[in-house]
Amino acid sequence: MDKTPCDSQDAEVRKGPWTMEEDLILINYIANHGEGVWNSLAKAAGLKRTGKSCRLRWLNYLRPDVKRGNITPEEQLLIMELHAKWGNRWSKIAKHLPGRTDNEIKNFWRTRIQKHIKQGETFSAQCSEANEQASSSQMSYKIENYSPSSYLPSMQDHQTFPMAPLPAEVNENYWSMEDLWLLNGD
DNA sequence: AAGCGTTACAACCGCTTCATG
DNA sequence: TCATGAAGCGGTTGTAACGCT
Repeated sequence: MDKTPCDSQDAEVRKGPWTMEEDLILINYIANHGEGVWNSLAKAAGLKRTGKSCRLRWLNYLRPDVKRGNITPEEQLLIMELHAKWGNRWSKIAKHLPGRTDNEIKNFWRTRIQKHIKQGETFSAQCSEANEQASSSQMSYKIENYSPSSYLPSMQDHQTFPMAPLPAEVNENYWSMEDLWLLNGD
């Protein structure tokens, strides 16, 4: 699977962080044509990405119904309950948490819950802690509280996203979803 | 203020499953 | 029934942001 640069002109595949332009292209294309076969979608949209990469970016980040940040104590409790029931079946667990992706839940589990378990805390202690927090709902996270869906209420309202030139202040590798939707310029 | 360690998240990789011819 | 390609899934890694010394 190694890509040599001079294999052919279309052998070039981009990897790594997505740029704002790529995001816009993908959003725009899906808004107009819908999701389809990801490999052909990537080509048709003119993205130098694999279909796999496009799918992942869309499902985990760009989809308007993706809820980001602020996993609530209620959600945390549910994740722990479902994980106790099903184990690392992240996609199955994610189906019971609307707006959450399997990747997000997996990361949450590994970075926050598993860490505490390794430190010797019991599962029941976690549950009771979560229960407490769920009842008070005062838990605060440092995760930035923004959501694509908050800027794009529904795809139906944004059938096309005309490309706009990037403003100078938008860094090539750092932008918020707000920047993206603002650039759609409606 | 600088350096270093930790945390959280985005993205990639490889394997498995499913659909189709 | 088998082969092939696409999608789905879980594990892992890279890195930016943050906090502490």
